Amino acid sequence: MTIRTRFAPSPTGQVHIGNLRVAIYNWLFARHAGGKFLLRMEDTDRERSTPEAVQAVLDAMTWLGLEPDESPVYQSQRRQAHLEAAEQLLSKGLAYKEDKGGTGRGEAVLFRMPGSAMTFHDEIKGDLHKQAKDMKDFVIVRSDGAPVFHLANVVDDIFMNVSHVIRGDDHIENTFRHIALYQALNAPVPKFAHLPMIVNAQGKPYAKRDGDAFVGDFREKGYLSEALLNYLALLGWSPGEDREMMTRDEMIRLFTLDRVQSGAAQFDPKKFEWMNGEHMRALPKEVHREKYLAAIPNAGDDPAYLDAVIDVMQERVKKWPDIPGMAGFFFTEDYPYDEKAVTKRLRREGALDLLAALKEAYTSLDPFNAETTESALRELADARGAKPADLIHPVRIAVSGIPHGPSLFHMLEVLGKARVVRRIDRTLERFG
RNA sequence: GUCCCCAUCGUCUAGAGGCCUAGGACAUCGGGUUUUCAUCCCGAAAACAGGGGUUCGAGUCCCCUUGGGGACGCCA
Repeated sequence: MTIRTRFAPSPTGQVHIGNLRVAIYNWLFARHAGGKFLLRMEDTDRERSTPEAVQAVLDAMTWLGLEPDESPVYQSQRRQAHLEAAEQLLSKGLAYKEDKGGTGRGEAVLFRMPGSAMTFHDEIKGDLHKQAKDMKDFVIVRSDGAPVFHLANVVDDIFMNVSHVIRGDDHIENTFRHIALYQALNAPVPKFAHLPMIVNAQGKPYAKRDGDAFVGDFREKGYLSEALLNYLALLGWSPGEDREMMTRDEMIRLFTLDRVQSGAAQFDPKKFEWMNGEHMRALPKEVHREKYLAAIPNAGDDPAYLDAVIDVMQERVKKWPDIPGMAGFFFTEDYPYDEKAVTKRLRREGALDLLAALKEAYTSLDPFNAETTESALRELADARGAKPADLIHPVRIAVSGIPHGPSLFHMLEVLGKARVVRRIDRTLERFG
């Protein structure tokens, strides 16, 4: 049997991370099995399913690299097929017309449930049962002639030859209805796998209010798509052997439904942030280079200098938007001074005097590198009866403006003598 | 209310009856490095929801309780 899965979102403007995870699992499962991953827009809600909303889904898929193997199917264009299926059921007596509830709106088409208990095997949850008395007939075509979700969903899955329906477990109840529909339509019943939901800290479904609920939020904040993919895949699935950091190919190779968790999982922004940082540092230097070029106007002036900066910064940058704030000072003489750091380190008794002396020592220092800048600084501190820290902190603020960053002496080496001396000088003038 | 699903450290999880003195990761705390920290290294604390079975033996199987969640639309 050919494995075919599909992601069938209803385009509403933004892609929720819960839905994205459903897409990821469908994609991983299909890729692992060498099958096809398909996309279907359930865009029958004319109000919300705007072209922009559809585009948002497509963009999210592209960003994550979840490209479907066949062109997307648009449910809104399959209305005829849905209606024909309803006619077929009507003619076979498997459906009937009724003004349900006596609304006066006219007659809707209702599907007749078989009237016997049902059981199906869920690939994640195991055997699921439902008694006949707990299943009621349901509307498949509204009185205004519009097909209802259940009908459209099943008819389209049949049309697309979907072999495995992998979706959120809020669809478990629907599955009994859907299976009955497949059977009534004389179509092979696919396998089902119901994934648990992603919940917030309160155990409630992760919603917009919880923040960062949409794919776009992560993209805008400069996170890596491969990190989001990795993290979301791991939220409810584990390859075992304590593996966590994975490339997409590793995930594809390792993914199986039987290792998917059946309980809900909570999204942990802290762990995601950490994982993003890990992916960042694993990235080729070339990618960092491009981001610096895009984020900082004159980063490309001196390629060798840029590479040296990246060498000391790559392991510290956790996401792209960090670059200007964390490394901007390397590329401009007009970097801002952190107020608190200035107060604490430069406005101390004697700090500027020491700094002035250090400038003199550095001016004649040759060669100027991590080792020599360190020993020169220590010697000076010693000669002045000061602690190295009394000098280390002020220099850092003087040359970078901020109280944190790479190891000081490596940073000085990268900046080079000319910049360091000039910056100390200017700092002395400014705060002296 | 009815039906359904779920349940291992704070969080994500490993665990297919003896390999569990319950392992890893994030977070937390402590120590070290860097005399910066939003880096790195080391260490610690931290869980099988409760109760009954089954079994020589249960985190692992069964039942009940409790707790959480979902579904009960002419929404998707």
